[in-house]
Amino acid sequence: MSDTEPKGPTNFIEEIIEEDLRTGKYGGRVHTRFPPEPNGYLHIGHAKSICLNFGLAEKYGGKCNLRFDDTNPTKEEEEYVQAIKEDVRWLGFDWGEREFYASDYFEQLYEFAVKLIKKGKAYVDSLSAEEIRQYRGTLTEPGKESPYRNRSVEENLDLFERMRAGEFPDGAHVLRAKIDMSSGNLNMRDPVMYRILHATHHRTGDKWCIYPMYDFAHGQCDSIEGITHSICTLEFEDHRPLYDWFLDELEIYHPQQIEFARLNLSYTVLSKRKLLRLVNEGYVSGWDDPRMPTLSGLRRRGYTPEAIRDFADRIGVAKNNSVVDVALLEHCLREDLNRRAQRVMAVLRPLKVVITNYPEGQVEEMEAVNNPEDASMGTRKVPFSRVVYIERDDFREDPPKKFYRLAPGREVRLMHAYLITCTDVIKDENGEIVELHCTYDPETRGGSAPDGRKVKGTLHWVSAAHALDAEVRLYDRLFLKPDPDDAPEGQDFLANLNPNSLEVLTGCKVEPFLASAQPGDRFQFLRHGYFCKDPDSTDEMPVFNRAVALRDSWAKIERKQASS
RNA sequence: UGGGGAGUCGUCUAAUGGCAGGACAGCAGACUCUGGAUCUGUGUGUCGGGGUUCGAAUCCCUGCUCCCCAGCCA
Repeated sequence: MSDTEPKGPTNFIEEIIEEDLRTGKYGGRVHTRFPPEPNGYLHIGHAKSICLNFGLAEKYGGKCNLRFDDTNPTKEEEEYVQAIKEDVRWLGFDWGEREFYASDYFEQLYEFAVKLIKKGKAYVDSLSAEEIRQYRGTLTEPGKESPYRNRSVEENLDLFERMRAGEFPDGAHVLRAKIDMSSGNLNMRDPVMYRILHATHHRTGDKWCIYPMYDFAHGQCDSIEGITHSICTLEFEDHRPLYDWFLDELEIYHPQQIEFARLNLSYTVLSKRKLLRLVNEGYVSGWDDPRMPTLSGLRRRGYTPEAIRDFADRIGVAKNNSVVDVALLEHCLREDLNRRAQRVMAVLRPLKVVITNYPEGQVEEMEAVNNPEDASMGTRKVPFSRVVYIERDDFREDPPKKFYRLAPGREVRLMHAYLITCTDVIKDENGEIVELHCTYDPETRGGSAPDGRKVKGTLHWVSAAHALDAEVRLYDRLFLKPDPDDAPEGQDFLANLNPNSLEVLTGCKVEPFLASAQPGDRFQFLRHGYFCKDPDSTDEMPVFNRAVALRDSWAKIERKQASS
């Protein structure tokens, strides 16, 4: 990292902030906020927003609040609040004492509403929901004014007070801003500010039976908290005139709303509605299914917060609608774990190998490096004996071109151990290969030959007598198409689910080192990929999730050979 | 003639009137006790058409395409 390079703005939001800093618009302050609604779990798209908001505060020496946008008691739950806090913390961000809730400000918001009523800028409407919709007009035709629009200030005050007091059933009245029913911007056609909801709120209980709408809450919350830059996604661009209108009419501190493009990821769905369907309809095991793009899913899969933050940095921030290739996310994880993950040998589809000239009963402790990228991680001992398991894929009776691995009569290296040569192939009555006989060269201990001869192939292995059994879960993309919504006429994204997104392997053989692994620990299984120990593990049966596979150039060659 | 926003390699993103650059993906090669990692090489990309200018991705005009908005959701 070079300190001599001037940092400078890296996206349009930083440009705005630096301009504001130059002109002293907010007295040199930068104060952002991350405002989730506690009605679902956070996903990788939220991570982009979290990294942006907290990252900006960090970069400019400001603050970032965590604020729960809890203005709809019918959808929000405490469970989500806890999960969201855990996820933000896990990502590596700290909101200090600044944990706020829109519901903290309900009283203040009520006073703001009263102020607008007194100014003649808000009124109680008694039209039904259906009537309000009709009066709103359409995208191309102006709306018309409600017959209740010109109620007196006194009547509005009285009605609004009685709404709060609980005198009316849900839907009987709403409080609306008096703006312009003919505006081209539908949000300005007398938007609803308050609705009656006789529902128990997860924090305020039954204290309130009227709740503010998002538009009447968000900007005022920003104002109360002294937010300088209120960053949200593109679909709120149309709301900005309303955001500004409320603040101006209320004559209170006025933050600025800035919109950026939300994250879209190939082969992935990120809408709460769709994620909820995947969970509720059982296509995945839960919000934290390792195939889910939720932060809890990614965490269980084996993703690191560092990889996700690096990803957020790399995708940038702009106003273009875009779809980021999920391969970039995978790349970020590989890059992080390559640097940090403990290497270990694991045989996923075992094939027994008897080394016929190795002394029966002998065990040697072979020294293996823990991470060739980081010598400080040291070495470990791996037991070697007469019977070992290798990967079934690492042997071919009739090897194709460019196959460097084991075949009859061929010599390969067992990593960190010996060079072995295949002498016999043992089959069962069905012709199925059940066992290989090999000989080893005692002169090659550690894996290199004193005569300098080279072998093309290096295999991982596990000593049969010392192996631990394990279950391994191989995950693949949840959807078959880059755009899961690209479904045949009359079908939806579920039509594009990948039927092979999870493959469960049992009877896997892993090296004894893994006995001490804890759920959440991540490893590189040599030549396979990065794996994370799953909380489903028991003492008898550890379970490992594949977070991401290693790049596999043999698979690529094989595919090419198959297609030509 | 409803309103708002956006168009740069396959994908994402830089450039702020002065050499269109980076990352991912792909392809080719080198190296390797992980067919990993690493390294090297590799690009017919500025939505179209006009204009201003010595010079335009950038400024002007014009056309086209895409996205968002009609919850008492956020």
